[in-house]
Formats: sequence, C-alpha cells, structure tokens
Amino acid sequence: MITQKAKYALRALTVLAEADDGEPVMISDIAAQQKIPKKFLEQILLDLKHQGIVVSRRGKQGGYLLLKPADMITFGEVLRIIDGPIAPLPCLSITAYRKCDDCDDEQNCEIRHVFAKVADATRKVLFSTTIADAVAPRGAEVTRMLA
Amino acid sequence: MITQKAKYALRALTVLAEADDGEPVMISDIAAQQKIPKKFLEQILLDLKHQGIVVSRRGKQGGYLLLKPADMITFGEVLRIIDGPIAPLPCLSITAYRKCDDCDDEQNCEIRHVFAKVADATRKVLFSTTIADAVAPRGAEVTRMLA
DNA sequence: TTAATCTCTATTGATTTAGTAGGGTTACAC
DNA sequence: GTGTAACCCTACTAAATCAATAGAGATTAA
Repeated sequence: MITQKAKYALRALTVLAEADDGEPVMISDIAAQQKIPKKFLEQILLDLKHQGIVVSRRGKQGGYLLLKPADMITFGEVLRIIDGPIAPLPCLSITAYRKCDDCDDEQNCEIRHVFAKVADATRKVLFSTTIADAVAPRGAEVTRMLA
Repeated sequence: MITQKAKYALRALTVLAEADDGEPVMISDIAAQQKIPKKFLEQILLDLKHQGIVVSRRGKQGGYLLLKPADMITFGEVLRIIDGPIAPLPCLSITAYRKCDDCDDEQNCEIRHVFAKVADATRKVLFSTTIADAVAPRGAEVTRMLA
C-alpha cells in the first residue's frame, strides 16, 4: 500500500498541472479542493520543492507551481520522494540499495529473483506514467494510440 | 517493501518444499537453516497452517509439511496471508476492498487508474510464481521454455 | 506597514513491525 | 503410562512509521 501522504502528493500535483501556466496555486486552495489537511500538505509540498518537483512564491499572491512540465513528472519519482524506495526488497532498490540482513548469497536468493520481476513490472508502469496522464481526460490514451 | 515476516514465510516454505515427501520438518530446523528467530517462525507457520498452506504433526517426531504441492502455492497467496492486500490502494484490493476516505468518484480517480495497472502487473508476477519455481535450480525457466 | 503566504522544526497519538515470553496441549518412545 | 520433545496459543513490548497538529519565523504584495 502506498501511504496517504503519497496519495496527497499526487493529487496536489494534478491540481498544479491543471492550473493556468505561471499562475501559482495557494496551499489552502489545493487543500480545500482535494480535502487534504492543510498543515500536512504544507510539509508535502515542501518536500516536493526540496526535490525539485515544484517551486513556490512566498508572500501575498504566493503559492506553488510545477517546476517541470506535467508530462515530465512521473508517478515513480514522486513516490520515491514521499514513500521511499519502489523496490519490494532493500536489495532490489536502485536508489537505496541495502543487503538483506538474513541473506548471504544474493545472486542465488530465491526470493530476490521473484521480486526482481515485481520491481521491474512496477517500475515500468510508474515511470512511464506522468502527472499529465493523470489529468488527461479519460480515453486520451486511446486517442494517442490512434494518432 | 514486503515485511520481514513475509520473507521468512516464503523462505520457510522453500525449506518444506525441498524436504522429502511426507517427512515433517521441525520448526527449529527451519529456523536454524534460514536464520529465522524460532518463536517468530512458530507464529508464521501457525498462520500458514490456519490458512491451509501447510499442515503440522504434533509431539515427538513432529514438524511441518506442505499441504499442497509446491507448484500449487503461489507467492501471491502467501503474501496475502502474511502481509495483507497486494493492491497499492485499498480501493483496488480484491480481497479487502475499501473505499478511499478522501475519494468520492472512484471511477474517475486519476490516481486509482494508474495504480490499477501497477496492481495488475504485480499480481501477474506474484500469482504465476510458485514455491516450486523458487526452489528450482537457476536456468530451469530457460530449460522449460526450450522443452 | 500589515496581512497573507510560504518555511521550518518539534511534538503527538495511533498503528504496525519484529520480535519475546510463557505457558498449554499432544503424541511418540521407552 | 509417563516423560519429554514437539507444536499451539495468547499476551506483551520496544522501536519505527504514519498521519497529522502546533507554532513560531521569513518573505512579499498591496
């Protein structure tokens, strides 16, 4: 299960993706629109800012904007920032590799072998889907395939 | 990430799969062989027993055996028993569906749509891989494909 | 200059994780 | 028929994580 926090982050980004270009959206507007506790959302957006996903403007008329175009922000990178490694085992993580405590011969680990496939399949989906895909009207994928 | 408990469960089952047919394996042997805390393993095997994956014999000369052949026990069903739902969102779980608190129109949820693909891809791997696959010598898959 | 807005750190209660503890029950071996 | 080696079951606990809340600080437009 992904965390509530990650869900909030993705929803918040879809709001920013749908905003007019260059127009910052206030935290409180995002929070209201997506039913996210405002103070919690503040932390989330701050994380996303520190990791280069969004930018902010302070003071009156301030708010948040996407730093990159929505079709350049993948679900995978957002999940990594908020929830940590995508991989189901530490020894399969690309960004946070760690040997399993109870495993000595990693190459021959029966478990690892199977979960490597799971990780690949998951990554394939998460890194090929962007925030733009999420906000696209349903049926857009078909449209694109026909184009 | 899957839990340590699930990893232990899968490893324990591979031990049972490699045991001689009809020969029970003692908890302490499994624990020693796979470096699993014995008392913790007791609980795990008990769960697996209650869910019809293994059977036990009590008393002296007792131990555990697989209830079904190893190639009929999938990673998916073991994970469900130990870690709960496979799905990354409660609203995508087959066995434990629950509406997301913050979501009213499930059909049009942008997030759900993406994670449905993740769930499908994950299930495809987890329910097509069995304990028998895990214990099979490396290269067996290729062998099978050439056969 | 003031009010609206983001920034940052700390704290908290609930839940989950990864075990430990400690009896109880069963059945083989002698 | 008794001892003891095995599984059975429930409860407990320490640490980590999750989902927030709290509150003071910094910045900027009006």
